[in-house]
Amino acid sequence: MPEKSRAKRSSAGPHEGAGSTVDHLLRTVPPRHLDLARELLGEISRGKPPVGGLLPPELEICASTGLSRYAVRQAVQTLCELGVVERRAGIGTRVISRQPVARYTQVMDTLNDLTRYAQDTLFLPEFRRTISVDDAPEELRAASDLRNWYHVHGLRYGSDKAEGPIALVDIYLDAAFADAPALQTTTNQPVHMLVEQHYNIRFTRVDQVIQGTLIEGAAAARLDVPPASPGLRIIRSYFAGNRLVEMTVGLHPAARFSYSMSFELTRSGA
Amino acid sequence: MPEKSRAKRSSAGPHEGAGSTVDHLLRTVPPRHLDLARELLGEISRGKPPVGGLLPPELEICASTGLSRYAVRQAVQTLCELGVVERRAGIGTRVISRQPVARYTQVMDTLNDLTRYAQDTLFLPEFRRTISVDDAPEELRAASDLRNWYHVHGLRYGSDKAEGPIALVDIYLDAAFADAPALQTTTNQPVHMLVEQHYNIRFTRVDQVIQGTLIEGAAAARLDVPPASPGLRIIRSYFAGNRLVEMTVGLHPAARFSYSMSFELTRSGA
DNA sequence: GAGTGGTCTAGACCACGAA
DNA sequence: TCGTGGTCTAGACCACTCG
Repeated sequence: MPEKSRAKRSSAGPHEGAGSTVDHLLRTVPPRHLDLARELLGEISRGKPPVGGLLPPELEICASTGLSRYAVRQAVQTLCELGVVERRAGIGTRVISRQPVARYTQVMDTLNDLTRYAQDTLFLPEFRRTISVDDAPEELRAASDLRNWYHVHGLRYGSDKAEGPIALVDIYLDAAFADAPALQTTTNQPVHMLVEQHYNIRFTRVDQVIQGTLIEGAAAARLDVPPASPGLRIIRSYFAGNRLVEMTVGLHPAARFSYSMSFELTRSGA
Repeated sequence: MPEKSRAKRSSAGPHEGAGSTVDHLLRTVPPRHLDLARELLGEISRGKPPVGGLLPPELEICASTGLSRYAVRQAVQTLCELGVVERRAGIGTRVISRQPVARYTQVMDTLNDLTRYAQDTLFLPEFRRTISVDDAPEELRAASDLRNWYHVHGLRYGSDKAEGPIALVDIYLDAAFADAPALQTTTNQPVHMLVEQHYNIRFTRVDQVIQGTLIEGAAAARLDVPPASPGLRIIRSYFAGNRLVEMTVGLHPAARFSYSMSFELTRSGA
């Protein structure tokens, strides 16, 4: 069947444009490509075609829907952006998920958010040294088999230093990436950015784990909180390719620090 | 000048397609729309047009580059996806950033991540009731002036129930969105998805705050941990438009729950 | 060689926003 | 009313993959 019936919109002829002459009298209808996207999405969610299977070729969808290839491609692109299908020239359009993925995106910016609290805060290093992996925290030992790590330890303060430190920070850096000159001086640049710039590498993945914890003993004293105070432990792992290059561990008193983030609906709507 | 010179590719005439007859003998050249996107990106990064300013109209870019509107729109769409410009029908294409933003994207999935622990976990509601805002937590009172909220309280268990609950959960729902039938039954669907489906709305923003906390008294007993145990308190606020529609508060024992996430370098590179 | 998605053109009507 | 971006058509050549 070359033409689907469509409420509130007459069927389209050659060069007729998006809507008929009566559209504006009734109600705006969604664009045809979104209708098609929804229809395809519905079918995929019901397993037709299944994950791993191919959508019909674009020209076939054109024929079955009566739409031009442009409109069909827009619909397929929507599914692509939703992470539901994947297009390959010469192969076809493959279903990779039955449900949309990545509907929300964390509002993030290299400078502000991965190290969001680095804005208006001050990191004061206390010592730097090269250590053996045996002296590193278990998270690091578990994630890498490198022997030598460069360790920077310090305190981070918020904008009002009188309120006390907001974190006890340990930075572990793959020793091969530890001879950047800037690492030797106090800086308010996040270490991972210095490393990226000096070695001209890109971190392709950052993992982050947030744990609740008690702040005890020496750490409590350093952070100026009573022993057994609640806190957050945040471990970040920076990967370049599949190689773990940097790990940071922050211990934050709950009274002075909370971790907040915001997610927005991914643009492109659909 | 209606035509830009282009190394390795002859100028295009009507209906000539993407490349000349000699392209395949030399080397594949990037598509014209990517060239244009790069060019525009470079100009924007040099402040032309400045942030807040408008790009030339599409037809003007067509004229100055000799490309069709389709190719120009592809280029502008690329800038759009990079978060550099914003298109508004009737207005134009506005520059919103000199540099691509959102270099990293949280790997996220409606089903898995915003409620990531909802996978393989079970939420057991204990009671539901309508409350006055005065009985709601301070975060809710501070964020909304609505009077009535629908409150669901329960426990969430991990895949191994014998290990004890992984969260004490309170869900507060704008009473106007609380009469979806599915809310009255036990379900493993996250509440925010039920609300979206039943009322056909989309949450456009989700804010999340993570705090370290101590688990005391009755909560400790319910979660089966000793008093003064460390934990995480996670508050999520779901907005549809600018209206706060749902807030959830989870209290997680540190021994059984940590919050982990992964960020990946945004695809599309450019 | 045949078929797929990727790119591109020329031309058209529409909804929206501002003057 | 006019110009913007949004949608759409018909037709074309290309690069890629596979048999």
